[in-house]
This record gives sequence, structure tokens and C-alpha cells, in this order.
Amino acid sequence: MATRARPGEREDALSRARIVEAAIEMLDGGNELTFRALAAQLRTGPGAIYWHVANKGELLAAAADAVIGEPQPVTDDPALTIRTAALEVFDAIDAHPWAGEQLARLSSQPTVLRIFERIGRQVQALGVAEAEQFTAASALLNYVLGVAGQHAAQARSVEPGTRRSDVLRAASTNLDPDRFPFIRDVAGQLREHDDRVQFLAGIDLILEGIRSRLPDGR
Amino acid sequence: MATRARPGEREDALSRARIVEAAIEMLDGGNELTFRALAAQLRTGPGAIYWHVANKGELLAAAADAVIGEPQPVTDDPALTIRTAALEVFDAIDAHPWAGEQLARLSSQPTVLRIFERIGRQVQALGVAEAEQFTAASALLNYVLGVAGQHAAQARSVEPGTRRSDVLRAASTNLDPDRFPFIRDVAGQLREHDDRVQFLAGIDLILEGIRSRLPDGR
DNA sequence: ACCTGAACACCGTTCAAGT
DNA sequence: ACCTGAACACCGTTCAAGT
Repeated sequence: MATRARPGEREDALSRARIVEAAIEMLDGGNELTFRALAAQLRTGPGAIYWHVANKGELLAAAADAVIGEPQPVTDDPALTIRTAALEVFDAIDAHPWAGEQLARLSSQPTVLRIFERIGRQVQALGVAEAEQFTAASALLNYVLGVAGQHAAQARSVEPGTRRSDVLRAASTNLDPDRFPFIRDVAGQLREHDDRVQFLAGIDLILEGIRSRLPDGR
Repeated sequence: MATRARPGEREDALSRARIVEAAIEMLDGGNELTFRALAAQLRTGPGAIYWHVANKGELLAAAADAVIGEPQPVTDDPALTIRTAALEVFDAIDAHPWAGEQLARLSSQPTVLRIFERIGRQVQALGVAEAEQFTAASALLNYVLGVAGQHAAQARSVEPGTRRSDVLRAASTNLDPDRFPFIRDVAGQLREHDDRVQFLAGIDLILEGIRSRLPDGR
């Protein structure tokens, strides 16, 4: 049996890490995650995976968690750190849209809590009053998760690389302009648009809301 | 055959409206939407449904759309209208968490575009500069969709009626306090918390960010 | 302890056949 | 035009049996 073993690639035993890695590869390839296909890829039976992973949901969560990554070091500018953290998440879901879908449908899972923690600490560093910290951090988190979900939805429905503004412009063409005047207007304005820049603009807007409530100025 | 026909309830022919209605009933009951179960409920075969609905995704989208509802009349206070519109969405996803999941994973679908349009028009009415309108409306929309997804995720994983703050407090107990100091802090502060009030506080925070950029003062 | 793969209990969807 | 329901091509998950 000619198993094409690439040089330096030992035929490791099955492990949670290898399973998650193979799952990520599969999802990144645009394929649906299936225990049968995954087992075939790992040259084993579907039952073997269940020794290392409880079920499909856990595997998807683990794959998303692996792809979101560990936090970057903080800077001494809390707002900058928040922007950086948010962009990290954006870049991760941009590279792995399926992870964006997971993020949006996971609640209080380690991955989301880690993002929340990271944002929350910087909210504290900004000097937000105790009573407002939860609101501020939640607003940022929910915005990020909302974008994650929309980004994933788009990746599913259009060709990769299509910008949100293009989708919106296309959608607005099919819309009754009398019922959707705003979308018509705004779609026209959106000539040059970068989803990443747009995402950051939203973060900055929320940060401005947070700042305007700060006890002392800035 | 004793079909228990309630008085005044004619045994209508199958229709898209009846199918969507039955689907909503099924989802509200906490059951998974299945073509077989739905067909049984409608006393027909699964194939019959396909004459009126293209596939499961379309049916879920139609059910979510039906449940989000038509916009309320606008007031002459744009901020108030935005708050009202946001609360309408929150109340709908609170009553039908499965619809929240759909919202979060649908992009540029009529339902989401309708919410976006509603928000966007009020953003214009607030006097936001043209170049900022898309950012402002997107920030609000993505926040709403993020909450929708989280709310749905929670409804799936805990008993109905559990508040986000309780989930967070429970989660924080299992968390390493050294790695999650913020969540630990904030979970402690969250004694009396209403998810609906909390949701609105986030909307107000973003609105404040929008206002702080207004050309003229308020 | 870990792996195998057949088997179980489902799915969404199609389609020939009916009315 | 609309409905029926068997059939197709899958799923996730379990579990007896192996090593």
C-alpha cells in the first residue's frame, strides 16, 4: 500500500490535536466537516474520533478556538490594544469564516470568554467606571460577534473575497427603492470600501461612546 | 377517521403561510425543525412541503422573517425610534431564540436588510454626516445581531429564562481567576441585571458615540 | 488504552406516480 | 396544479469486537 509519507512526517498516533488540525484543514478547504470524511483523512474509522472528542459540536468549538489564537501582548494604550485585539479576531474570521459562524453561535464558551476578558481588561484600563464596564465591554464584544456572524454568512453565500459593500450594492439593486431609501443611498456612497477598515471604524465609534462617558476627560 | 377539527377551523389546503406557521410553532416548542415532523403535523408527506418552499434554509429564513415583524411607526425623536426598533428585535429574539440564531447567520437577507434600513433612516434623521452613516448604522446593526446570536446560544445551552449575568457568574466560577480577572470582577458586580436593560444600555452607548461625532451639538 | 467499522436511528431532498 | 410517500444519499453517534 503506497502511503505517500512525506519526508519528516511521522505517521503519528491519533490525538485530539491531530484531529482538530485535520478538521481545520477540511473547513478551510470549504468542505463541510463530516466525521466520515475526517476519519478517512486520518485513515481510521469514525468511531476512533469519539475517543478523543465528545461530539461534533465540541470539535467545531475546538477548531474555532485554535484558529482565534492567543492574545497579543498589551500596549500601554488601552484603546490601541482593544483595536488590535478586535483586528486579530477579524483577521482570524476573515481567514476562517467558519470560525466566525462558531463564534456567533457560541455563548460563554472559553473562546468568547477569552475575547471578552481581553476587551474587558482594556476597558478597565481606559478608566471606565465600574458600573459601566460590563456595558462597555459587552457592546464591543457583541459588535465583534455580530460582524463575525455576518462575515461568515457572506462567505457562505458569495464567492470568496467579495466585499460587503459590493454585496450590499447588488442587494440594493433588487430592492424596492421606495421601501429601502437608506440602503439605496448608502450603497451608492460605498465606492471604495474595505471591510477591515469598516470593521475598525465601528470599533472606534463604540470607543468614542465609551470615552464620552469617562469621568475625567480622556 | 376522527380528525379532531376544532370549531371554526377549516381544514385548509397546504400553503406557504400554513407551512411557515407550523414551522414557527414547532421551533417555539423547542423542537428541531424537521421536514418529516412538519409533514406529519400538516398531515401530508415531506415532499408536499417542497412544492411551496425551496428548502429548509428558506423555510427557516421565512419563519424568522415572520417573527421579527413589521416596523413600528417612527416618532419624531430618531434616537427613540432606534431604541424602539432595537427593542422590538430584542423582544422577538427573546420570545423566539431560534430566530436570533437565524438573524446572526443570515447576511443581506430581507429580514436583516429591513432592520438595517430602519436603523439607517433614523441615523440619517439624527444628522450624521453622509460619510459616517454606513459606519453608524452598521455598528448598531452588528451589535443587535451579535446579541441575537449570543441570546440564541444561551437559550440552547441553559434553561429558559436564565439571565446572561447568571450564566456569566456561573462560568466565572469555573474560570482561573488569574487568567480572567475582568470577568471575575464584573460577574461579582452583576447583582441585579436585566438582559433587556443591558441590551438597551449597549444601544445607548453606541448612540452616544454617534452623537459625539455630530457636526453640530445634538 | 485505544482503534475499527458495521449498525442504528435518523436526516434533507428527489421523483415517479397519483389526483 | 398540487400532493403522496417510497427511495436515495447521506448524516452523527454507538458499541461489540478487536489489538
